Amino acid sequence: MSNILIDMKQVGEIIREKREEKGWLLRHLAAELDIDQALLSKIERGERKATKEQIQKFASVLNLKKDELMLQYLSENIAYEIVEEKNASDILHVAEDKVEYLRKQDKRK
Amino acid sequence: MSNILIDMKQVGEIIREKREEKGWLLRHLAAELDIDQALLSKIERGERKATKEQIQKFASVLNLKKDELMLQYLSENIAYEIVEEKNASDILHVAEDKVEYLRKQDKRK
DNA sequence: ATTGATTTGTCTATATTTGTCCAATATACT
DNA sequence: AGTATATTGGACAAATATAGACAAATCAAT
Repeated sequence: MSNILIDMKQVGEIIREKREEKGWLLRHLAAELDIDQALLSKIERGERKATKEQIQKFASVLNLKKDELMLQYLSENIAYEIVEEKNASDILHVAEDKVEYLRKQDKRK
Repeated sequence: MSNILIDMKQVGEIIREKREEKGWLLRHLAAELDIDQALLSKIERGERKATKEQIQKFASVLNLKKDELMLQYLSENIAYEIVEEKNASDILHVAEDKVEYLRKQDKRK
């Protein structure tokens, strides 16, 4: 089930919207995550990337679905990684085959 | 046009096969790339990742198609990045949408 | 057993990423 | 206008990840 509206939102925007919806200041959310508020500001504006662990915390503190936020996060990272490659979608399709293949191999061990 | 036979081969294997086909020793190919032969050995066995620049050199020194080798390299990297995620293929599909979206946005500027 | 090829393990250098601090700017209120 | 509060920008420091170098160990062939 894909959701184009959510999917095109960047992780930072999702976080900022949810934070503002709750009426929290940067420093409040930053304290919850135990990071500098300047860093949070940058994450929300997409100037810096969050870590995987931070994404988990964001989800639990902001009542966002962990899996959904992580999906956005990981796919966003990959998108930036290959957006400059002319054959980006080929790369992704081959990657998908490779994942499947790697998993089959893994099971054998 | 996908090629399941090639696609499931790891970059290291492709390189090793081509090197052996040419009858070159590790030290020969390593010298061409100006890297330690121990490092090349690791790359061929998949213990280490090559850099993007090295992939280009491999292609030109070994008469491999640059685009094709780079496709394998990049997709392999992505596959390893997410193979542990249960929803890997969702991630890749969303990433594909995001790439498209990012490109459209970029054009506007 | 010796030689040549490859692999393993470890250690260092370098690059990249992540985080903090503080100053600058923006926003809102009187 | 001035002041208080919130956010952002930029320089730096700390932490982590990656790449490379080297020596020693293993393997393969004769």
